Amino acid sequence: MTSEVQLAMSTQVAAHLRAQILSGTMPPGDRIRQEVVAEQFGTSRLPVREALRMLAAEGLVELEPNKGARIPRLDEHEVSLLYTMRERLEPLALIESIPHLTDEQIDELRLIQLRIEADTELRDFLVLDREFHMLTYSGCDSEHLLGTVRRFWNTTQHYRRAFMEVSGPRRMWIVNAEHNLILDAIERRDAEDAERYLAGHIRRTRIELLRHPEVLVAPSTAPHRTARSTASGGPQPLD
Amino acid sequence: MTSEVQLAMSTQVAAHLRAQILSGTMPPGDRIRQEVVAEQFGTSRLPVREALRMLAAEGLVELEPNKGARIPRLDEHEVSLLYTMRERLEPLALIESIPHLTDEQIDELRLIQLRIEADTELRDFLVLDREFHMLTYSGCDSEHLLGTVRRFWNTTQHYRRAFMEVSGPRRMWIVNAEHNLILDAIERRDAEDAERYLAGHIRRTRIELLRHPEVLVAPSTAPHRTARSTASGGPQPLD
DNA sequence: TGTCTTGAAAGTGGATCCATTTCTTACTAC
DNA sequence: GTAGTAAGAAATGGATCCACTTTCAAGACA
Repeated sequence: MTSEVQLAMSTQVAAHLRAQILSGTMPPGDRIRQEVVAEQFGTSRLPVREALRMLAAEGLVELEPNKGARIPRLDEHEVSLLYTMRERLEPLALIESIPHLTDEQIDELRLIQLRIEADTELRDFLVLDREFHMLTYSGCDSEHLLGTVRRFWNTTQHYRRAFMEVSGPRRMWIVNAEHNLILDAIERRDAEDAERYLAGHIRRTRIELLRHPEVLVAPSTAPHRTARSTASGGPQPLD
Repeated sequence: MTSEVQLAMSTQVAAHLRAQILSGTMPPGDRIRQEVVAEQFGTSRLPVREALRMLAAEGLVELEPNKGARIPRLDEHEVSLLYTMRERLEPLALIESIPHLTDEQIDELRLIQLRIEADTELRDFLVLDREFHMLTYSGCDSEHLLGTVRRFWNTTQHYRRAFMEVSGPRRMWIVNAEHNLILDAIERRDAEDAERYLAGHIRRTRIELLRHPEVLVAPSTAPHRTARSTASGGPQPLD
């Protein structure tokens, strides 16, 4: 009698699609057809429909009546605005979180940052960077705030990747420096300082991003491209 | 051949439930059973399930696997934090909106404010107040920002009502004064000023709300109360 | 008398089948 | 040769039926 919770099928499907979208396997503009996904999982289309609703709630797909789901494509202004929204909300999440962070969590933060500095793989960086920030917010006990922050990260994920691909290692150095500033402030439990550094970090990222308009134009070659079958045949949760 | 768009059933069900929740007919803590709602609409449970997913995305209900849907109940800290989130995001929506507002929209804003000042019905106030603020944001063309703002309003709606019920007419005067400050700034197209007044308006509302802890405790008498049938038998979109 | 167990009832999750809408393509008329 | 139209294909939306989980209450046993 294991303590495994029997996850609903729709939740599993959602997790798989979420991983694919966040990992970039399915870029913005791609259409998601219920039947194709259902076949991949060997289920009916019903859990797929529910999964798509979940993802729509997280801002990962957009649904249009009688037209199905597709991965939203953002223009330059929308991406910039999303970063501005992050700049206003994430410092709040950090303020809420810091008093409740355990010493162990701060130790792990330091560990993650060391791994970021040691590793140079782009894919690892994207995952670790997200882990780092989310862990700094993990002391925040408001699901509304955390959910909103997560949604912002989700919707901008593809553009983060594209941005990191075009910006050189210099960008990585800057991020590391800024992470360390935030981390030091957290270790001192100095919420005010941490807030300032975080807001600056997001703000500078946004400004830097706007200097690379090539990542902000249509990322998918063919418009209305359809995602047929993906490389992996089964679910492999990433997030 | 009318130009009526045939709305999906799930959308209609969602609109009806949304109206009921926002109007207070179904208070926080109430459980929503798929079968009951399906009967009311003469449909199967399937569109109800999809409607519940939509509402969950808007923060109006919370879903637990194998346990169904219920209207979330917020504690004092959560409500306070939601107001703080509003204080940070809504001024941004206003800044984005003001340059795109038409003169006609500003005229209508003035009209709504006059109606608020003329009317004394609580129910009307809640509707008009929401209309006022949403109209000030209507120039903002980002669905992400608008959607987030709407979600915050939705989740706090019940506590807004409870708060207005206990606070006297003095509270209304203050709101009117603050609305007029915001409105004047908008008419001057002074985004900076409008932002300041709006942030102050939300901040003061939060502080005032925290002075009435009686509206923040469990609003529904019996825990796990079930909403059987409601007064109205059919859909009557409010929002 | 209190607690644990068991079984029935209620309710949600999923599969299959059918209806309706939308998109595509081929054909016709100008 | 081009544009408009209609028919067929493809994909989504909904209804009904079945399976599994949760819950609650009644009864048995310590």
